[in-house]
Amino acid sequence: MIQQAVNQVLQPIFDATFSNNSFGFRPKRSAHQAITRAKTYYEQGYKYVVDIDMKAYFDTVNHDKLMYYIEQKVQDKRVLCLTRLYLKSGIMVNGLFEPSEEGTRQGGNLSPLLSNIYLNEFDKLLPKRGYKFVRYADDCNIYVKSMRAGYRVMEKSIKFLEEELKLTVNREKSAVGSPMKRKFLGFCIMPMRNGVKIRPHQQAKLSVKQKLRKLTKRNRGKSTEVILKQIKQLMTGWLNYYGISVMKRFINELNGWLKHRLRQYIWKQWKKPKTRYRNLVQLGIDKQKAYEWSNTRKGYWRISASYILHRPLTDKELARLGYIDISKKYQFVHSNY
DNA sequence: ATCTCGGGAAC
RNA sequence: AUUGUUCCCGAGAU
Repeated sequence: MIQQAVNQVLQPIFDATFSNNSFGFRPKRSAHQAITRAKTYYEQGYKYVVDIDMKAYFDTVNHDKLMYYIEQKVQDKRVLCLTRLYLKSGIMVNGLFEPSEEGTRQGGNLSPLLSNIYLNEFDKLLPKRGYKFVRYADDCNIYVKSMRAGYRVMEKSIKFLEEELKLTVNREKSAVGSPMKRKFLGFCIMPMRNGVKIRPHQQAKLSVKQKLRKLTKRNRGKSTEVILKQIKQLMTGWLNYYGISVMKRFINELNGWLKHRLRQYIWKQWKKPKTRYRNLVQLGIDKQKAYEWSNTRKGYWRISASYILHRPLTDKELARLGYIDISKKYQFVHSNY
């Protein structure tokens, strides 16, 4: 509550001083802008990335250094006091409340801003050395033209971060590599025939598929209507974020797979042969065939794969039930970029 | 233009 | 699992 007030005071003061290449936790700045900046670097020939990740970032910020940076810009004693109080207020460890000499409370209102104030020192250093970089919170990417340059830059950066800022770099997660392979904000960068493009990282693709799979599990006693609504809001949100990327093939595959799963789900909901029969007839199947199909013993998946369900449950029928065609939605969203 | 709630995403 | 900042979408209120 009181932290929010402090945040509102500090935010505008410090945000003005932050680097143009820092995008995390800042007003009017999004992950899209960050990945777009990275893409620009790639287009300019910086085809290797030094990806530096801080270990337990929020826990390792040095209080005295941080307060020093704040004192440079803020004179108000009350604000300084409150900030120090906030820093001292402790972090949660294994559910226990521990007072802390280091670190800022995870999930605290001030933490994101404080992390930016702290890492702003790193942001100031990088351009001095002529490095192209993008930072989003503790995820810092420096773009260089060769692997060799990359290793050199990484070494120097780690040295600065650990010796000057007293942070711990996560060496497992940090690496020099190609932006084609490495994940940044859920995306990766890919040169194509018609230019450099942004794509969702493999992990992002897998995780959305997993979420859809969970939503369409047959176990849950939800109505088709509810399921379709949930799919709609999940995919609307997901495409709002990932729609910036080029992924026509993936989307088409996902769409086909999902419709397949939905038909299976609906068929399963018509539990008894009687309901199946009634629904099939209602959807315009002649009585003879409806009777045969409704008594079939094949597994649900095979049934929905077969033309049995495609005939009555056409794409049009799915749409009528509330299914949002992912391919069309993607094309629509993506056309804005 | 502000705000609440619901959802998606980054960290 | 929960919290936080920011961005985006939807619904609603003034």
